[in-house]
Amino acid sequence: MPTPQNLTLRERKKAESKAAVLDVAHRLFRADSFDTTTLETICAQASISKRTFFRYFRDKEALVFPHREDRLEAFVQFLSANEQIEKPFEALRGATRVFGAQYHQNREHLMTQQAIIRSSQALLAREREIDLDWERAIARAFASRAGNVPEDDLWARVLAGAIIGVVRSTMTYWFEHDCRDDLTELGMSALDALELGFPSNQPAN
Amino acid sequence: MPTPQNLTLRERKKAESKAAVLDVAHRLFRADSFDTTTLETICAQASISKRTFFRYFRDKEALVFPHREDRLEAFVQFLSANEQIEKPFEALRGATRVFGAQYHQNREHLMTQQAIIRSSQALLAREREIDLDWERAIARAFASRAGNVPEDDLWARVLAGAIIGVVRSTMTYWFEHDCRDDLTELGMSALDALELGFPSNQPAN
DNA sequence: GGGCAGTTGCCACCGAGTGGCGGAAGCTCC
DNA sequence: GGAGCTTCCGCCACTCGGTGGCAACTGCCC
Repeated sequence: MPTPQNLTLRERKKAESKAAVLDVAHRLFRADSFDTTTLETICAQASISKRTFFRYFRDKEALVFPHREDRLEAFVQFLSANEQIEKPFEALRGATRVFGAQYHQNREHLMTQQAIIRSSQALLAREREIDLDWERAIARAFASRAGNVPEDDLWARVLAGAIIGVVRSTMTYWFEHDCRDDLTELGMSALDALELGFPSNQPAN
Repeated sequence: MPTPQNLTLRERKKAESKAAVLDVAHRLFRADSFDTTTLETICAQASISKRTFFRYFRDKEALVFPHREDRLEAFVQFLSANEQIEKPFEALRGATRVFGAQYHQNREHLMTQQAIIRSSQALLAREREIDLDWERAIARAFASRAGNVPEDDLWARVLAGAIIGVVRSTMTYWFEHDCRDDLTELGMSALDALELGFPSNQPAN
């Protein structure tokens, strides 16, 4: 990550300091664990005060999901950019290809991140909170396709719930099996199941 | 809730005290809110020490989900009692009928409880944590039907994720529309969608 | 009634997170 | 290159949820 140019000295220092905190924190989380690593330790090693920490990050958990807003925004962008695609499922397949490829590339980093997340109930809860944001984004996108008010579009909401449900369980499976499978392929068959129906007799594995 | 008999004085006192805490807490949560009500206030009004509170409840959130373990166990019981039903979806429809009826009966209480839950991020997170327990129970049940190791049965896990996804979004919709709809009916059509597939063109609503 | 075991209350403590304030940066205009 | 303004940072004190330890009490059982 190159340091961005054209910033005032203040902004540069801030960005560097923030990056240092993230760096220190992830090192400590891997060495010890999320729950046992205190903010005081992180702040001491990153040479900032605890008070300043909370001016940079909204809470301790934000250290583990640093690009939460950006990723959601990118996804929303993707959905609205593909609104002209007739079938919603085709748009989802497109998203699966894009994100599947991204995750495949970053799988090394994702695995260590996931190890941290899995070690803490609080982080798992936060991950599901993020999923909920995505679910709402999907429901909104589908409702607006149909010209409906998102809150009242039961169909869009249920489908969005199902999608996030299969995506999260697929990803968890993928992580627990050390990212060995082809994530895009897994995602595609999950979407197939949603579109065509889960056969009553599951295939042997 | 009648006080159970055949308990020692000690056990009776404990049960009464615990019930009193729950009672006080819910009154305070409704009057003010979950987040702004401190444990000190609850404990003071229930005449116990904060230390004793944590011997009765694992944490503050447990006050809102007092029968968490019981409900999960009842559900697991239901699943294993219906294991001989050939089609997994038929077992789920049975569960939907049972729980749908229960929820319909208790909807007054559920609505006030849901109002409390929705007012707090922490409680919403806890609710999703409980969903995850149910999801795992479903995945285990389906895997064991197929004679598979639960962790490796991708199919069972993805289906379980989809089920919890539609159930949670259906329930949220139901609550947000003041429990006016027939929950069992909503649940049935969600299961239909999962079994037969989500049509690519959603119906108007 | 007396000894034992379980339970309670109290106190001191930890870690996350917040409010307030004085002081030290960086920025700007001359 | 300063003077003055603004913004940011560090520090302190505090709240609240949650835990450990220990002394005292209360019900239980013989």
